[in-house]
Amino acid sequence: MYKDVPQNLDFPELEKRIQKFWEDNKTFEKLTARNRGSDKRFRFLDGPITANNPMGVHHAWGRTYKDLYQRYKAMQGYDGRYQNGFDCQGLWVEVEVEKELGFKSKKDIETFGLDNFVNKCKERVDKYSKVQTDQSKRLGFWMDWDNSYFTMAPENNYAIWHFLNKCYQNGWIYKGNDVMPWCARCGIALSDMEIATEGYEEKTHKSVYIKLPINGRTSEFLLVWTTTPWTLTSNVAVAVHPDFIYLKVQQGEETFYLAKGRKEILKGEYKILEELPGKSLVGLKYQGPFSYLPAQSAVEHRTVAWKDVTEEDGTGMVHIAPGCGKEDFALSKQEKLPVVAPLDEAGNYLEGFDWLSGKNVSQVADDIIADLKKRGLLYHAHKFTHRYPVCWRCHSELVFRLVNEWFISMGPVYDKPYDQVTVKEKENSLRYRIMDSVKTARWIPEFGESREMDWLKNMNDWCISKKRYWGLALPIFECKCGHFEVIGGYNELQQRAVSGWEKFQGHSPHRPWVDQVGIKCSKCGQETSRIPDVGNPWLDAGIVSYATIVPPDECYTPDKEKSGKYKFDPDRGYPANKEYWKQWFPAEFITECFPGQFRNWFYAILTMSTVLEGRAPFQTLLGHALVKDEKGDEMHKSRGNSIPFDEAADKIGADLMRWIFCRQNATQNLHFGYHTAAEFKRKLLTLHNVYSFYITYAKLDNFNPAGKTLDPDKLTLLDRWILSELNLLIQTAKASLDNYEAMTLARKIEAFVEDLSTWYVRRSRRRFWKSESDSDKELAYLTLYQCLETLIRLMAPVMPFWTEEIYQNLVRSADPQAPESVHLTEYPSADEKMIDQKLSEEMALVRKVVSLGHAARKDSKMKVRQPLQKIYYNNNNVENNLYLKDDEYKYIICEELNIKGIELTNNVSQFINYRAKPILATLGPKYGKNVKTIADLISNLPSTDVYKLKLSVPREFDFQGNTIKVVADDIEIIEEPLPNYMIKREGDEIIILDLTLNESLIGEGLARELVHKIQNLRKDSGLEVADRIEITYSGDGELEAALRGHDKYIKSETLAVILEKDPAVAGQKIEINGKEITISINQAQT
RNA sequence: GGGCCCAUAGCUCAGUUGGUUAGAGCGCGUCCCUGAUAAGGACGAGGUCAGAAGUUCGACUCUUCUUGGGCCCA
Repeated sequence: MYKDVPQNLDFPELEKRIQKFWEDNKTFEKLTARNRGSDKRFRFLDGPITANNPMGVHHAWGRTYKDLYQRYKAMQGYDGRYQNGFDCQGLWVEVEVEKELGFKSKKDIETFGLDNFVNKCKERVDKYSKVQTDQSKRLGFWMDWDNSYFTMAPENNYAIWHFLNKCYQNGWIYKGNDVMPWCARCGIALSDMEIATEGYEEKTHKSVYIKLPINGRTSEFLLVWTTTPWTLTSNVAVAVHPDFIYLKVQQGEETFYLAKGRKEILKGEYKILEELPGKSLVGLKYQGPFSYLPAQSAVEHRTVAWKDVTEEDGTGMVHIAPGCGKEDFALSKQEKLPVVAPLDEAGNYLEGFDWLSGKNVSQVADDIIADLKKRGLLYHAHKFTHRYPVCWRCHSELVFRLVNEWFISMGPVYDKPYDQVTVKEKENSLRYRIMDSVKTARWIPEFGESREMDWLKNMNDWCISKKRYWGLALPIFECKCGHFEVIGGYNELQQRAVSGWEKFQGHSPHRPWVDQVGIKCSKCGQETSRIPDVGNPWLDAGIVSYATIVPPDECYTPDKEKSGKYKFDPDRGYPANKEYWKQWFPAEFITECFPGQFRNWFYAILTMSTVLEGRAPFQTLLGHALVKDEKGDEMHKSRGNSIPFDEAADKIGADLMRWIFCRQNATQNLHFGYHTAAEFKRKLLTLHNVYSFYITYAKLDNFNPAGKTLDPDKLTLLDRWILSELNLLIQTAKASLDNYEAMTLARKIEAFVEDLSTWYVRRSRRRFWKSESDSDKELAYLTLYQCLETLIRLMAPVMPFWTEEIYQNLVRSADPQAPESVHLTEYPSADEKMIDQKLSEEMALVRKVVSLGHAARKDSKMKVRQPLQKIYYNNNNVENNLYLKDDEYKYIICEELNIKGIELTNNVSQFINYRAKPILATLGPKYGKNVKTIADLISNLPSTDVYKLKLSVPREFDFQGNTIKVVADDIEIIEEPLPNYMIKREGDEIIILDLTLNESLIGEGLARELVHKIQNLRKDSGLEVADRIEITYSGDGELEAALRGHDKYIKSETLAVILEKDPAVAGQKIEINGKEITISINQAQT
């Protein structure tokens, strides 16, 4: 039967035991086996976690949701795939491996050997996927851990080839010249998506105002500003706004042009010579700031018109360097400006830049400024702080660089709202088709949809190439003749291969192995090879709703590969064989962290699925916010405020973490920390205590719930009430989880536990204590048992360990026939017959009345131990008054408040003295100097008259021959209870406590005081709760009388077998209300 | 400049068909409690629900604007 409940609720300890229990009993396997083949499927798709580092607590939030909803569905018999995903390829892994190996640049990698390097990357993924697997298990995350998907799997890569091929067929793949944000350290271009998240930091740069001499004029200059002096080497034009007003100003011998709105940047005195419109300045020729550089020799510098010029900063004359800026580049196409691209991959100046050639862009600002100064072109230099893009991996400042990259065209943006775009226009623009997909899904919270739509509208073409090593090998074969082709899969590559196939065969489709394969250009017949670029990693994660949906044992894992259990088969899975895939596509539910994923994973899966199947790959998306530290600051390893997952699991346990995540509003950032965690644990302790209470007494009484059922007709009011609340809770719980609202579930559970503990258990304790085992006691046990048993099933998906711990004792040890694990039970269903809404409302009122009674006692300093004769109750709402007709309600109120009786009253005024306080502010203007006398009259009004005024009956006075009328607005009514009464009200509820005492009440009160003191003596003497005692006493006559008069009561309360006077008693002196008595207690001999 | 979100007690946060008196936890104050006791409980103080206007019989809730904060895009 029942085992004792440990006093301390130690989550980490019990979680380790339960983990072992699950492993020993193969509980998860039993659960999935039970549901396998069910016609109810829960199609969940896991967004891959980057297998690059151990998890932090922030990973546990989303993973808790993933587990929660899968468990909830599993308890209801849904079949599932339970496939976890690892994201494997990409720069983030490379960066870590580079750190491990102490590499500084791409050159180090090439010296090390691509194959060695790529293998190192694979090893890292293998290692951390295992670390994360163990951590996830520790979290209680039930997944098919032997069959996780890895985005580096051949099938994943080839599926992306298929996707890219499809884009190619549609003519969307192109090689672009563009100016891209570029990380000189990593040697890569970054896409828009990547810059966005962590892509900006506050940086301080030297910015300069420079003077550019206008050709053919003497001492006339354009005044130009830039925050990036290195780009001046590539200046080819200056842009002015055609509609702005510009000034021609004179300072000393020199004349400058700048926008009127920016004249405050001028240093020192100046004279305005002329105001002129911007368009009159278009077409001027000027001397470039670095015209002497060979790279600049062919450039004819001129001014151009540009509507994007602003007057927010600078001079309103914008330095244009098409090789160094995105907008500049766009303008250069429009204006047919030459492009000077100064930097190589590592950020060094190319040949043709004279003294700058070979120097790194990060080092040259000061030299450039010095050079400008020497040549008399510097107007002013100053420090300038602004948000500047940085590399999200290595935090190097980015530069903008002209590069060749590969893109997927997203199609045009139409200048009209989404819902006005026509079908025909959508056909010509992929972005609108993705928007169509977005619209078919349910976004939780709803604003997710607007965010995604906004992103899609502003999204540039997707840059899919990276000049790196560890990643998807882009299947683009570009011939010297200019033609390029995109290979759509393994089979196609094999068919097209004219060389190198044997060197590649048997390897994963990664660099350097796949690079060896040559194909014949279908246009010119030359042999061509793959471009060296690898793919954007979001392609890898974006394809998973297609590539990973294969029978679990067929999917790739590093372990299966090593043990020879994995065999690549190009004809398996999507698109070759859609049979299995169709059963699990689209995902019914996905959940990930919101910020960031709109332009990453959500974007990638939507785009790829729209291209492949013309639809969204998911139906419902649940997003959650970020984990911050306790103070709300971002967690950073370097700042020391980030919490590794393992640490949190060891300290507070997985279940507590899960509870914290579940009770959190998903849209709000979560402030995670051990202090707040301790708070939540204390809250959960209430349930632990109720459970412990039940076990303690059930064990004493040898109570076994197995096979017993509740007889609804015999239930007490309180039983019916808590069971009604329980069934209401079940309804809410299911509705919440069906709607992916874990927070509601958690908070309702908290409220129920509160009710159960502070009202049901507290009020029912005596039913458990009494020595006889009658049917009432059994009903109490059964009711409490049902509450607990149901509650843990409701909570099982949220806190799988703890509920299992309770289940094994509470249910399983009593009933060996019960399912082996709480997770193999069914999720509760409400019994609507047990729901009594009216009872629920009435009990709430009873509790309110009790609360008012307590408040009244407190106000009148009348302690609960002193019984009182009567409490009056009034409620203007007749409907609500009904409940007082039920004796059991009356009994509860009286007992809680230690009052002999309760009576309804419909005349509260009989207990109240009303006084009127004149309001001089309104009386003054009416009566002028007489106000004082009138105020006195008002103050002295008798209670009944004031009461009439309160009821808005004006009072008339004769005053110096005139009749004056006092209305309710003229006075403030003060209510005072009559002596011996205390009144309390809240809304409609009013109670009046009759404080009158008589001898019998006082005696009873003393008896209770004495019991209380004797109980304390028991406790101080270290007696067990069930020990019998003998009491002897001697002292004040009144106290002795109270003891004698309540002999039976005192004996039963204190478990005394003897209670007698002994004038010679030697014991504890006790004082009650100033009276003294000496009491001695001894353990009774049995 | 455009988009999205947020603003409720000292702190952290709940509060959906718009409805009487806006809630909880922590903290604070005063107490109670031998039968869950290294627990538990009661009572209390603390709010112009950021501000303004509008819709409405009625607005924390809906609309618009303003202010402050966060995120994204340009």
